[in-house]
Amino acid sequence: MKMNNSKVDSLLAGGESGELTDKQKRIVEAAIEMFSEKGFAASSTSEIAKRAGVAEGTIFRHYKTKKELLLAIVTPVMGNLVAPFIVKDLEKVLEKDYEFYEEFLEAMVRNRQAFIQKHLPIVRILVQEIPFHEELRGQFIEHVAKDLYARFANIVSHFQEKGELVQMPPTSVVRLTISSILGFFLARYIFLPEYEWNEEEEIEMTIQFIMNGVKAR
Amino acid sequence: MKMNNSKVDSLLAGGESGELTDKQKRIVEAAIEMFSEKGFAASSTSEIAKRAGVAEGTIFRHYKTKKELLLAIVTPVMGNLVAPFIVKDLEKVLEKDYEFYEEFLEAMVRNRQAFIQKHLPIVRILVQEIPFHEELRGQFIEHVAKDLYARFANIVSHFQEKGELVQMPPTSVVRLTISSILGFFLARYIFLPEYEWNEEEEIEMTIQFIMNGVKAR
Amino acid sequence: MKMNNSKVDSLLAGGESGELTDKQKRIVEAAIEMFSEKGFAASSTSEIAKRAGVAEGTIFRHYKTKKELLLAIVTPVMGNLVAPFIVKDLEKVLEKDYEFYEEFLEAMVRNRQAFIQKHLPIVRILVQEIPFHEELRGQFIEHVAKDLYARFANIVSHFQEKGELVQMPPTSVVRLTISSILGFFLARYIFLPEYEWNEEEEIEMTIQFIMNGVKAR
Amino acid sequence: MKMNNSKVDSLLAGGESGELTDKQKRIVEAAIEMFSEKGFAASSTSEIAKRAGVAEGTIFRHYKTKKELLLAIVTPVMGNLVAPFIVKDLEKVLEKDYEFYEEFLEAMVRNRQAFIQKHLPIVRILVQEIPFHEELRGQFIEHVAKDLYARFANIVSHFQEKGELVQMPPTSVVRLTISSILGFFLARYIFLPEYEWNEEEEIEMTIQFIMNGVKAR
DNA sequence: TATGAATGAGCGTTCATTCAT
DNA sequence: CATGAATGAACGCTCATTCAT
Repeated sequence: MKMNNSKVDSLLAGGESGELTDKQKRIVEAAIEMFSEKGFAASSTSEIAKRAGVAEGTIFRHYKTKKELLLAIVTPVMGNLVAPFIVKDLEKVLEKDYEFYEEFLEAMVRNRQAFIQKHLPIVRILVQEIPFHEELRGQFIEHVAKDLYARFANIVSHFQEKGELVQMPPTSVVRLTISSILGFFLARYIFLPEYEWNEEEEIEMTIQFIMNGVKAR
Repeated sequence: MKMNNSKVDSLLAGGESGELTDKQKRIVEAAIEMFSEKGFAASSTSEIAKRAGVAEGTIFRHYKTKKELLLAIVTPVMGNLVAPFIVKDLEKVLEKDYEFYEEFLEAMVRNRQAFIQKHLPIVRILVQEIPFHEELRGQFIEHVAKDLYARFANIVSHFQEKGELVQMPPTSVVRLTISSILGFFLARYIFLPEYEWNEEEEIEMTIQFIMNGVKAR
Repeated sequence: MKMNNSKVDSLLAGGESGELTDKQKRIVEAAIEMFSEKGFAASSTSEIAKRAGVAEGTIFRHYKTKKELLLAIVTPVMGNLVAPFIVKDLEKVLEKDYEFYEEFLEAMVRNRQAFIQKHLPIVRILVQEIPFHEELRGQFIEHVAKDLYARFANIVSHFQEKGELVQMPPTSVVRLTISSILGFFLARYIFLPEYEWNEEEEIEMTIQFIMNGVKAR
Repeated sequence: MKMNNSKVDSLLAGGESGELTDKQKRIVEAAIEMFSEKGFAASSTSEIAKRAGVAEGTIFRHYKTKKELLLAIVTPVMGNLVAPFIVKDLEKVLEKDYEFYEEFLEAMVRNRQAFIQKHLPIVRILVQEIPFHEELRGQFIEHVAKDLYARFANIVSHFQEKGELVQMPPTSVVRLTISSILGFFLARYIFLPEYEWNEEEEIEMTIQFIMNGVKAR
């Protein structure tokens, strides 16, 4: 009776796929919809249950509290938002898969854009709920501020040593790069998603913009 | 018993100052605190009333619904977030108060930073609640996408004609400029307010970064 | 609109009478009925509300939790179950209002019987819930074990010195006296209330029984 | 995996021993613990299952309802609380195993004390739940009021005829005897179990007390 | 104008019980 | 025989809102 062509991919199953039962998947899907549309606090477990086509009690069999459901949805995405490309791509960068910063930037942006598009509703939830949940803020700072930031700075140093990038503190280069990209993603996907974006062009321009700002003169 | 050295400035009084009674001010202050800390949906009118030192009914005497209270807080700031410098500064720009784009940028950033700092909790509410309230999104698009965006583009055109800025579509210059600045403000004040920012330096760098990206070559 | 010929007497109003509003009285009355019939844990606030003819929320306006409602009902009776006759009657005893232990016993039993009869449902709740609520057990030990027991022992010593009572440890005399009386009250009012008791006769016999057990020979 | 040195003795197996499976025993033990600690209504089948180390469904395979589980625990003890000594000892008494009422009393009290100590948690449940369950009250009245009371009265008559006991209605002698003993047991084991009792002495005194009250003069 | 008692719908959560495996 | 996922009614409690005072 198990169906596996689910919309909820293996990210949420905690590593091994197929760990979520059919009903659990429907609960998670319904919760993602609701949380991202109305926010966590304004979403009721009873409506989530209705939308998932399960009894309300069933939610609490799988997730002790409503908040645990939120974290089960958001935590794995938070990790993967940042983790994978860092580990893999960091090696690629240092192993000269990318000869220029611009190349690396290009790859990174495309890769993260694909990820965000795929998990858009969850990313929305993440962004929207971070201010209200200590745990999320903690994880976010851990992953973004520590992991991503630190490793990114290494990459920047690498290209600075190659004489490709301007001699500015690496953390500032990182901050400006990330905030330009993030600024675009937030505008594009969170705050003004209905606006008609010429995505290809905007991304290209954003990268040029960053490069102009940080390349060695 | 009326005190007038209130923290809630005349912005919220709807144009003419002194319109808000003492109790009304305390309600608004309490609501701002709570909404920005816990979010609109997770804030209860009963706790707002308690914090304001008024009866729960008093809130509803002044604001028909809880949502009306939210809008009363957020709407005037949304307007002023964008409106004033546009009207005034637009004239100034065109009247050559600012000879260079960089000068204008500098002035604008400082001015908006001061505004955001002054109204930080309300700006937080604004950013946090926009995704959940049609009205807010409507106002935001109206003010930002139409007013700010359009007028800003005029300014950019002005400097492009002077040969100071690169020949890129003005809307893209605007988008990149705004998203760099907004990216900084969001990181600085909303998502990582506890991080130790070297504000002066970051702003200067952000402006240089933008200028490198957009100035004519 | 206030009526004061209520069944809930001033005991529960916290000392000054008339402190309980009309609805509060109805809530307390309904709760007493239900708690004593079905027990605290098996009584639902929704049914209490229905029986009291108020909205469920009204209960929680007056009592923060269901348990607080229980304590508000039971605490004052616990105090008065023991306190008043002790303070007053102790003086009376020592001031020779009662020349013989039997006389004192007689008065005490009658007085407490009247009290128990008047507050029977609450006393039932008290007896039934003591095993499950730390606070109640604490209060009970405080009042009964400490206050009543100690003062009662003084009275017994007094009559032992007069040569009226047997030379047994006063605490044992107290324990036997109380357990004989309590044994009767528990059987009569709690465990077998439907049995046809010849109350007058039983009390008389119980007192004689106690006297035979404790009087000096 | 079956262990047979179980704490749940054959009393609960319904007469023939070995009828309870290992899991059943663990269910019953867990239920006894919980019912006596928190009361029947406040104990959940899910926690009983957890404590017993079985699935929740397993409980309902053996006991159709939660209440049936309660009755399965409490009924056999209720019977044995009263039945055995009556049947056997009644014969012993009449066959002059006990020459004096005091002797009989002594034996009975010791015997019942041992029984209560052994089954204390179940006796607690019994006492605590009697007020809330018709069936229990019915059984209690049946066993105590009819069986015990009636047979006990016969014994008293027997000693009255021997001229050993005062000429009081036998039922009153019984009532006073039982309530003195019960009063002690309730205080000792139910209401003030933590108090430091000098058990031996108290029992001796209680018996003397009763004898003084009922022996012929 | 300000109050706060009152409301009843709705909240997140737990419950005893069922039943397909 | 045993399981534990699933149920949906009921739980204690909070909510935004109303209204008589």
